[in-house]
Amino acid sequence: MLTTQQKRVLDFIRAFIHRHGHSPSLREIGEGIDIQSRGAVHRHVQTLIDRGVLKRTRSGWRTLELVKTDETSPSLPLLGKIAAGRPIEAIPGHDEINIAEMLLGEERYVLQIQGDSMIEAGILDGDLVVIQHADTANDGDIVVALIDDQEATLKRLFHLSGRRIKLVAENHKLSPLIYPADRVRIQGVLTGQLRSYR
Amino acid sequence: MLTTQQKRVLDFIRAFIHRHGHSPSLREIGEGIDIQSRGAVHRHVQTLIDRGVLKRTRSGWRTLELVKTDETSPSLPLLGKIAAGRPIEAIPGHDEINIAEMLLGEERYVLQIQGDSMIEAGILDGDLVVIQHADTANDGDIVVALIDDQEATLKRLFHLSGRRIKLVAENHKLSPLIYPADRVRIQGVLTGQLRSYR
DNA sequence: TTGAAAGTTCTCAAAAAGTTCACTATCCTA
DNA sequence: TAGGATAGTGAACTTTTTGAGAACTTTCAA
Repeated sequence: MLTTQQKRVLDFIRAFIHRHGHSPSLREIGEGIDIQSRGAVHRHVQTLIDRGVLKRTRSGWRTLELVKTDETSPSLPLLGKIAAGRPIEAIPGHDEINIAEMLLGEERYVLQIQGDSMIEAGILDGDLVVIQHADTANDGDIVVALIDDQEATLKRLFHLSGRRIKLVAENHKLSPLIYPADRVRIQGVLTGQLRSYR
Repeated sequence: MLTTQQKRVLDFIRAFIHRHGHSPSLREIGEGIDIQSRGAVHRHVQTLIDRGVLKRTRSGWRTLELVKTDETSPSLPLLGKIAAGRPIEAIPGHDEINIAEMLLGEERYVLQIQGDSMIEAGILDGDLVVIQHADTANDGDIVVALIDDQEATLKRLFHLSGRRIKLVAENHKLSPLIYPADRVRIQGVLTGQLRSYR
């Protein structure tokens, strides 16, 4: 486990390599994280090498390399945006995306989608959705709703006047359902969705 | 079994490591759960180490590590399937889903989608897609293709006779594109997709 | 071959973190 | 109601980490 400074050094090196394609000099690291002494920087780098996070491929200048991180850190490089007919643009500021952080949280769970009722919201048959447990939700949220304590369903929620609730499927073939509020219990709110191809 | 305070300490440490990538100092733990005395925090931490929930990899600063438990791995409970008009059915055999395992892998990266060209495949503007680096792909795969070494685009791929390649957008407003094979270079294959609502 | 740039090694002092301890308070149970 | 388990405070102490700066060696390219 790294100390704060060690981590700063590592983060700087990672970002530098990503931007410049080669590793920084000790002086550049020092300037980047505000340390005057090359000796101090060197000590940090050496520690990182000892810890196995960095390595020097050969002796020489700018020969630092990141050691491939193990799978315990659930993140992937975020390269940029892609669109039809355009080159990939880098996203400034982000270079790593932590998948766990995006989707995990207290009181969340996963459901697998069956059927096409939310297809126009980009949620397909077989997709997994992450639900945050909740009793209430805002208009427009997609929720897991329990009707008459019997049928659970994933729908977009709207409150109507007269204590009624409208549940809308995202599929133009299905009509919205309207219930008195006391027949509908909200179980959770959609917070994420994922799909695996293969 | 842990006491209330011990659990608070453990939860704090877990959250801290998750956010910062390294363990907190005793002072930071104290600030986090509102204990002034470093000594008291130390006693809690020591107890947790004795219980085997935490360990110190070596002597030094910020060297706390969570001992691997079920809670350490980035997973969520998989409750079951949900459909319009049906109760949630439990999925037999699965009770945990490991998000990291589903999406991570060697030579993968993430792109953010811009535009609606894949909307009918359930890939919306702003979604993140996980791409597996690859030079080749099968018919029907969704790929990142580079056309004339200039334009990167996400499309469904088909090989045609006469060394031609058809790239199909999943949007009926856009027509398929057909290129000679030597103008198209495949950079990767779509292996996952995720979206975060909030 | 030479000199600038980069990396290495060292010592010193200070700051930050971890450890131990005595004292006290609160709650629960026998 | 006594005693134990759990807690918090604050002080003193030890250990680890840190940055500065200087002197040294190595690398690289003109």
